[in-house]
Amino acid sequence: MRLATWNVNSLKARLERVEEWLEQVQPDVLCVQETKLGPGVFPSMALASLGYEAADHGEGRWNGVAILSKVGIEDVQTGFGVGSPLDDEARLVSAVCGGIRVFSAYVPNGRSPEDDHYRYKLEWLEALRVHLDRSFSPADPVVVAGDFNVAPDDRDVYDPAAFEGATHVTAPERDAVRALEDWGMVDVFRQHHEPGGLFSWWDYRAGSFHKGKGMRIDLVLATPVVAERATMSLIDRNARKGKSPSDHAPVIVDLADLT
DNA sequence: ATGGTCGTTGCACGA
Repeated sequence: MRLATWNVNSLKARLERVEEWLEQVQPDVLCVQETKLGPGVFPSMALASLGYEAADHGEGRWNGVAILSKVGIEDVQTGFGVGSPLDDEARLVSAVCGGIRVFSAYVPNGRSPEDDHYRYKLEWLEALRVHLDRSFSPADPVVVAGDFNVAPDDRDVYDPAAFEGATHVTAPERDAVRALEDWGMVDVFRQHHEPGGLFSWWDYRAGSFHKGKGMRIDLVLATPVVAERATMSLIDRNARKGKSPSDHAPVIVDLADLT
């Protein structure tokens, strides 16, 4: 089973690139973030013609998450599901795909450590941890994949000195991701690659991509029963090249079939 | 060279 996550920065603007990528890479499951699509405009038909069923949780101009699957998509759930104001924005959707509870997550950006949005980001990550803890055991097959807007390690940014005091690298943000790992989640990409120089996001500005100025902020977190099935993972930086790319590249994980 | 580019129910703001 091939599972991937990709912040597409508008599924409307990116549909052609996404279709082309799906045909080439053939993931069984794709977690999508920043669809930026409101209700009723999700390109279900176009994706169905490529063999994908979809779970769409969008709100309009901003945010929006989705899951595409060729291996079934059952028991779709949106948000934290407890009437929390943290569900006001469309940032979380999950479904059971091929026997795994798969979440597509778009963690708030945070903007800057002084901004209210930064507090919102930390609250959102804590709500995610609580939601996992209340809903699952670390022994269950669970994946949380998405744009975490956190670089877990200094070596996950091109120049730690350039990020002094900036969001995405502060201790509270990293602690919030580590709390998910302490609960039982494994950073699957990190299983296969030593830290350093491998990024999933590059600013559109200033030729950052060509200068290698990126960050690894898109993660596939999996419970051990899933993570131990992972045979390969990579960041498809080719998808960041060419005409009208997203500013994020997809992260791909291959899972061995259950025997 | 201290910015630079994208996206959007855009003409300002979020990333």
